[in-house]
Amino acid sequence: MTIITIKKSITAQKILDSAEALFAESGYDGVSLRYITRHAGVELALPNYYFGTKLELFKRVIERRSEILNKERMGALTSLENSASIDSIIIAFTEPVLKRTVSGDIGWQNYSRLVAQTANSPRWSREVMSHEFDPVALEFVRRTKMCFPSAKDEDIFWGFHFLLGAMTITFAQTGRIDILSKELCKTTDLVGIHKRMVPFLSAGFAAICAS
Amino acid sequence: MTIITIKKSITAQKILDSAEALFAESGYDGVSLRYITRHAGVELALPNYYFGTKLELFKRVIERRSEILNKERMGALTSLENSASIDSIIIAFTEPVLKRTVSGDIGWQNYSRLVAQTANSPRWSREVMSHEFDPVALEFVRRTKMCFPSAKDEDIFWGFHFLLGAMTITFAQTGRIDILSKELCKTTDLVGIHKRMVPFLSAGFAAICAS
DNA sequence: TATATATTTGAACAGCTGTTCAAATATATA
DNA sequence: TATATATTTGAACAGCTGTTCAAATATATA
Repeated sequence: MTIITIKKSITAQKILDSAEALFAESGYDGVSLRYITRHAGVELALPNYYFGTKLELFKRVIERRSEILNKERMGALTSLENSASIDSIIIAFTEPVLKRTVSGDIGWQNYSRLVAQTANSPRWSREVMSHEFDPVALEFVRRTKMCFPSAKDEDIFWGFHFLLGAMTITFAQTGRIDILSKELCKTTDLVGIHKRMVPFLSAGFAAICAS
Repeated sequence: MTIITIKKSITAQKILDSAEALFAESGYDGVSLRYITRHAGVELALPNYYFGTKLELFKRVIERRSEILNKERMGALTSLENSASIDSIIIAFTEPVLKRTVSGDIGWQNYSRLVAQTANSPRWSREVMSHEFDPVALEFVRRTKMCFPSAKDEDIFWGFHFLLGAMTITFAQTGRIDILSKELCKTTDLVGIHKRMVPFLSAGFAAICAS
């Protein structure tokens, strides 16, 4: 059993897909391995065979797509010109996850919802989220600094924090804003959101970072 | 057993306090009634006696402080002048929870962390959060509309959505930004955050709502 | 085709889960 | 002080939890 075998195993993928969907719906503790394996149509012992413990399965679910996301984000950020605007930096950071969530791919939609929940949980945010997403976050901060040379580092970090909050609640897709706005706004209208999110956040950054 | 008795019962309060702290740490499914009652120093059967099921206990935990919060927020919003600035509207909405979380009251801190997690969970956000917090949210939207008379309703609702995201991640107090910024920013420095959050969000609203 | 390796199966484990209930005790009322 | 009501206790329930393992089966290699 090598890593390559695991990556290619159909059984392992079925387990990851089911775990992703069910964790997104009910959280880590809200789903049992029996539920996941029944949903995937495989035997109870197989998650242990491929991934070890339930915790290791959870981490692998997060990892699987964060690898793809991080590569693309990092590529987009580093290929920006030195004079890149804050708008284009924000887009480089948000576009990779947006376009996948909006594409209708149910796997990516589940993943976005899962990450959104995980980000605000004290149990996971530092151990799992920091570990997976901080390197690319630091590149975002570095680029933003070039945009606002006179800004204090703290201001940029807090700006990133607010950006992360707006992104997180958006990709959580809870449907709360749909109810609040009497269906005027749709959680699933991610393109319409993006059109407003970028100017909103750009203006926010400018307000606290411009001298 | 009347409602007044429940409200005054020391046992009931001990159960609510322990449930609040433990739910905030590990979520609804991550905590058992045995854990809660052991933490509170009471018998296992007592949550059922005072609150019914575990789910009803959870809802009561959320309710207990949202009643206080909503009254104060609603008061602050309705007592604003008609010409109130977006800054003062945002402050009216965020101040009541900020000042309590920052005061060092561990109960309010736990509550903030719990609400932050709950807001991004598909299981709770509509049933619990909408029910508790939407009336005051609509008052916020109404006031903001007066501030930007030419703005479209959608723009204001989305602005509120981004504001909610920034607030939520802030009150979650996960400590992730502390690590990212190498302790330059502190999750617990809520006053410093507020100083940046209000201008950030005000500028964001202006960007998408001003004609 | 014979042998080695990878995968799947089905059952078992010890311990934890929310909920219920009759009996015991404490408190309020007459 | 006697009676009614509120609260607490301790045990039991049926079912679910993650993890493990030997045996059975499928697949790759020589």
